Amino acid sequence: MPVNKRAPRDGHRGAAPRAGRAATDSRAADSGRDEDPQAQRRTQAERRERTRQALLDAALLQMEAGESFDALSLRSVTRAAGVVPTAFYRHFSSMDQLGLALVDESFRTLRAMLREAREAGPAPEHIIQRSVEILVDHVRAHRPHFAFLTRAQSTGNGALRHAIRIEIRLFTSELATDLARLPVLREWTTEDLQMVAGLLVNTMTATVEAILDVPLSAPEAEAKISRVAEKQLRLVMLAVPLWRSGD
Amino acid sequence: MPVNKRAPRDGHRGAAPRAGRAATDSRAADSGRDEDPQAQRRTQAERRERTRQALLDAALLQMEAGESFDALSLRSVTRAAGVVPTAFYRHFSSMDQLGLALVDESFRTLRAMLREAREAGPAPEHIIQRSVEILVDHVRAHRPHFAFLTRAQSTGNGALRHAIRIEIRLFTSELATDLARLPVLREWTTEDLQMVAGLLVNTMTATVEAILDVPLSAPEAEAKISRVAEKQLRLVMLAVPLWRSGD
DNA sequence: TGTACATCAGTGAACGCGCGTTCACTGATGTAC
DNA sequence: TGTACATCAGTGAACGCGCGTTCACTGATGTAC
Repeated sequence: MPVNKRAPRDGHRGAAPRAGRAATDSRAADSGRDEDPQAQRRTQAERRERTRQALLDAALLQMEAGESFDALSLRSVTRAAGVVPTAFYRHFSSMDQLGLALVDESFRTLRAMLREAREAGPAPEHIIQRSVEILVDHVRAHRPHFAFLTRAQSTGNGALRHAIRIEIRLFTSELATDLARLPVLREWTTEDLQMVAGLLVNTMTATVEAILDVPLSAPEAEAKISRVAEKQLRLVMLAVPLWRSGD
Repeated sequence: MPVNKRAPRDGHRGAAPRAGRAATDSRAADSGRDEDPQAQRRTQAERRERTRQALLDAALLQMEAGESFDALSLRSVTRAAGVVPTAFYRHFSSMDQLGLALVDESFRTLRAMLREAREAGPAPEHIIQRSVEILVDHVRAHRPHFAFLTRAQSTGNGALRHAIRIEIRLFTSELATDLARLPVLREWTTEDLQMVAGLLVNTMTATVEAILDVPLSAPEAEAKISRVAEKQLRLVMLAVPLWRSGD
């Protein structure tokens, strides 16, 4: 059932997956059944975008299954995306470029999460509990993106690794800036703010990895991880008023 | 200059690296020059062990250079070890088995470090500073082992990943047990002890990764990482007396 | 609306290459007498 | 100490396979008139 609705030239291979099909099951927005008139006519640009997304999704899916990024092959990705190997080059000049596109996409997910966390804002009593909840919900909802980021961070291509480290450092700095607004932290040095932000980010990173490690159907294990993460964050924040910054 | 002192059968290829040579430069104990009578006659078992070690070292070297474990090929490892591909099977049945051997070897290094840290023991004022110092020294001295562990932890083969996670969890539990002996922590629940131990281990893990990320010749960057790590650990320990465990 | 041409996403054959693994082998070391 | 045989670490040729990349192509969609 090809995504592109033009008649297949080679009817005898109808069973083969086609572009955008194999890897897009999770994109539920694509509820277009065959009778959907929208689906009957796609612009060229739309079909192009679908194939591109199918390639990205295929790569994500394979990494979620445990492969490391630089063990992915162009051919296996195109195969899973339902497209011939050479079609890959219409979208990316190499697997490395696809990797960078995945970094973009994944961090877009992450930033959406941070926005939500910031807006959830001003209930200082439950801010830690709420933040962990948001984190865990997002990991569950965007498992492939988080799996990709944690895998690619220590895997393969230096440029990929570097791009991810940069983004995480940026994120840490943003958190430090947010923290600087709290009354208790107003007098702290920049280094100490970064230090606390780093500690919090490390804790969240470790929590994400722990959740990804747990089989999908183990809610009680996941709950325990959340509880521990909350305690760790609370413990850190407990120390903050006692810290004499600048010594 | 073959490690095995029997005359090379094929003199015209004398420039090719031989078993145990290419990757053993760091094993300085091998100061045996050609005139060393010890070197002239090795038992078969000794030569076997040398080749095995050359294979392990070649794999470590390639991972330190940035490759992820499951991007290593049997052929590239044997090539770097100065041995023909088929010789590999005299030592390991597959690259996965070699990976598990590297986990063993690397954790032996790590446990040696822990022993040292424990014995450095009873200066409670400077215990954090001393622990970070020991950690950083060991990472510097055994960079390939630490690089392997951090890489392999999120890369490739599920069995490898699992073996490393298990060892780290074990290490965390041991630390929790140590902590339970401290007067302030005597009343804490097991979960809370694990929680604090996890926080400390996360911090040390992140510190190791940060140091591995820094180019080898950047002592001031390394010093900063140490300083931040110390502060993070002190901050955590500062909170401990305030925590009401068991609620 | 209809026609003629341009664009371009995807095709499929072909290539050379490095891979893991098999196999029969060699020859130095080890051991039994 | 000397000889005959066994062991076994390492060799080298060969295999089939999946890989990335090239190339000329096809045919539906887009556009200019």
